[in-house]
Amino acid sequence: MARPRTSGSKKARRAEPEERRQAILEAGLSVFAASGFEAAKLDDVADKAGIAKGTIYLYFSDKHDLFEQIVRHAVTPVLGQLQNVVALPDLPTEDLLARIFEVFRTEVLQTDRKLVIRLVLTEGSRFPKIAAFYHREVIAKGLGLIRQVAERAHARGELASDEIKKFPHLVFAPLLLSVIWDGLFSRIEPLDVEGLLAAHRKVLIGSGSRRRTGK
Amino acid sequence: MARPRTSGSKKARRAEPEERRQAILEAGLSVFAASGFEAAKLDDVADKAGIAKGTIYLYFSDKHDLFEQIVRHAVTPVLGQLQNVVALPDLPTEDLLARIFEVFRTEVLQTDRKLVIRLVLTEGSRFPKIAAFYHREVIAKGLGLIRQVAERAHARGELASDEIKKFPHLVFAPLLLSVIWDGLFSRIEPLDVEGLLAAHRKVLIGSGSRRRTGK
Amino acid sequence: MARPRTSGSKKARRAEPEERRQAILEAGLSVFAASGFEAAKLDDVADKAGIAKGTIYLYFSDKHDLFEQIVRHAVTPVLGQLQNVVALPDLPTEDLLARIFEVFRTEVLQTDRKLVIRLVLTEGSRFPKIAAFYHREVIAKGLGLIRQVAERAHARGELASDEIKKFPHLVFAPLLLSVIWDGLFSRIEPLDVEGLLAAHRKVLIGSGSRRRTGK
Amino acid sequence: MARPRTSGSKKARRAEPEERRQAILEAGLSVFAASGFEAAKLDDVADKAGIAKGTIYLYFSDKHDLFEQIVRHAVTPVLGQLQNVVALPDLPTEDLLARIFEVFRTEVLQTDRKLVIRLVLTEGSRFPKIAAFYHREVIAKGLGLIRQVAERAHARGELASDEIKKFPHLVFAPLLLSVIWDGLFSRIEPLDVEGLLAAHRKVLIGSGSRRRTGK
DNA sequence: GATGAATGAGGATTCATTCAT
DNA sequence: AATGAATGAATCCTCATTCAT
Repeated sequence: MARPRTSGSKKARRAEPEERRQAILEAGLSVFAASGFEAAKLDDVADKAGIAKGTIYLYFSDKHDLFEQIVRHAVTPVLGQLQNVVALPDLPTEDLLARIFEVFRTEVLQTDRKLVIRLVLTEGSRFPKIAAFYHREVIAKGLGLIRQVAERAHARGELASDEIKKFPHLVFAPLLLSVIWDGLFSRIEPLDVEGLLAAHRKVLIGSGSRRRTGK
Repeated sequence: MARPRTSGSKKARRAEPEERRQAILEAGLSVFAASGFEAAKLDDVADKAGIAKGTIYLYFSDKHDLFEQIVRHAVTPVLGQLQNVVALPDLPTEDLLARIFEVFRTEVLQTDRKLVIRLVLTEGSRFPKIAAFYHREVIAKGLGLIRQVAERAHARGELASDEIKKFPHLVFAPLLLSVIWDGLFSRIEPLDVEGLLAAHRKVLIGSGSRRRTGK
Repeated sequence: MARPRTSGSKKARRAEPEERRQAILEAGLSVFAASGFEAAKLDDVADKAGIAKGTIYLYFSDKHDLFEQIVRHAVTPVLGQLQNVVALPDLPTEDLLARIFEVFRTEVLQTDRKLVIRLVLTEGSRFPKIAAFYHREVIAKGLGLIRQVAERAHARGELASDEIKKFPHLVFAPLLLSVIWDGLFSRIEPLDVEGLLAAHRKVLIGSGSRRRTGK
Repeated sequence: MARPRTSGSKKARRAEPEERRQAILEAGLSVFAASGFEAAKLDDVADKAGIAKGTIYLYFSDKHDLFEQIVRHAVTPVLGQLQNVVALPDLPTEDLLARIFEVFRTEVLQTDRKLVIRLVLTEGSRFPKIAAFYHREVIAKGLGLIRQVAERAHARGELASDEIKKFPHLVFAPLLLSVIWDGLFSRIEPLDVEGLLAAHRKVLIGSGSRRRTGK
């Protein structure tokens, strides 16, 4: 995605302000995700970002603000990608789902973005603004995307049930479970996410896909 | 009264130790769930339990211990119920799932037990012992239960896919989503959990249950 | 031991709450007076009061509150004394003034009460509530008292000018100056307060007391 | 232009160093007076002076130094004026006092100079050097001036009491009170300073000036 | 056993001061 | 010289934990 570069570049001796902001956001994400909002220490954020404590306050008004910015910052890109995948016209639903799940797996589960989801899950109820923002920008859009897919799939007879149009959540639920499992139980009992999502696809497609996949 | 054990003198004015323990655990659950572990104040727990702050330390060694006991305390009962449901031999899978989901909806989602799940989700990663305990006592058992159901169902041809035997998580995922949605987004966009779970059942059953597609 | 319950009048091991409050107020007065509100450290207050930092917050909600209570605490007693002096019926005005000034000198200037006045002078403009309180409880009453004296004195022809009835401030001004001088310049050039006040009396009485003639 | 001194090149766009110094001193006076030394922020001083924060340190070594310079800067002029007034040989004392008080009222009370007095009052005890400076440059000279007046007046029989020669403070006290009242209580109960000073004059003159007691 | 006053370690935030540009 | 971003020491306040009663 292209963003217009501001500031007449040249060689920047001092870190560009925007770089610093990014560094703080990233450091903050990892610290908040590791400790939760309350237990997170801004000292640790500063250390991790390689700056002094006070510097954080040049970029964010306080701990709350930093938290909100972190969530807002890490949100949009993925949905754009998915939008592109969904826009592919003639992909069979099974393949489409495969691509979507794969994007999720590689672009979310295997990156720091899963930390943002986890942060929203764990802290969202105490940050109504963040919950609302996340619902509006991610959840609603994501479910809309799935609904789109479901409608097209159903029209073609490629889905097990038209219920999914009404409850796209069902498509998303195992993805959510993956994120959570990853954070809580993967060390105790690793989860084969690829397998899980493949199985999920099969269930969703069910007999909708013409071929029978008997075993 | 169950135990005329300790303070048998005069009126049973002083609470039995076990009652106090319970009171603290319940108060703790609601306070921890509302604020998260770090932000929860033992002062509030004490107030809510109707005791003095110091008293907590007569029953629990510290805040961590209280948290762990809270989770341990609120765990077993439901699984027993489900075990009973599953043990019913001749129930069609669709009905069985309906019963299971219903138990979850009424006994978990509509009670404080959902708070425990949320607590494990939000704090579990910082309490490995709790995560392990919960995995062992709830997750593993629950998934085992579902796997049982799936195996039986598949043997009878009542399930869309035998993948579910390998990934019983798929059955559980929407339940998890319900709990999370309830905590984060229900005020923004309420979720029709009954509808969701009904749809989920349909998807799971798929074309598997030919005998009963009437319903 | 340990049977004498809840603070009878017996021997209290632990300091009575009210004693503690007093100790904090006194410590606070000296620290605030020495450093000013902003520069005063609650650590120092705690040290001086012989308690832990946190204890202050059991008695006062925050630094502001402590400051306000300090001023409120040290206010009323003296005015009562002056009221009594003024109530003496037949004292010649000159003697009455002498007694008033003497009370001020010994009960204010030579005690910590002068610190309160100084505190109000130095911080009052940033604490409108305190300024209003002090004006209402001390200034207004004090000026009222002086006006009383002036009216009686004038009726008897014992005052230089009836202007003092309109501006009792004139009687008070040198007292204020004494307090300020004491704080700022006494080490550089000590002020003979007794002499000053004696001279002040003479000026106020002027020829009024000699001739005893109405104008 | 008065001084084509330093940066004579191009347009006089860049402020003369001395102008900057003045600007900082003035800004500092208003900020220090409004907040007190401790609470005053150099950020605010810089903003108000229209310069960058770091620039302050090119002119002053630190916050203390700035404070001292502020007081030193705003001191001398008025006394010169008063000196001139007092030097008028044949003015009756009452008129002389009227002139003096009037200068004080218009040149101090109605200007920022009253801020300096207030600053010395409120912060002086923590800045012994400033207190000493102010005593030497203002107080001592001012009292000396008054003593001069008093001596002359007494020689002419124009004063109520010769005590004033020994305690010229008595003449000054109501002026001090005016400054303080203005800062603390004027919003609660305005003070008629002109009236006060007129009354003060009458008291001071007392029966001394028989010639002019026409009421 | 209970109590709740007292403790003091810990962390968010501010702001005088520095220094690279 | 001037700037203002960066620094980090300093301080208020909170709250888990202790302990005298």
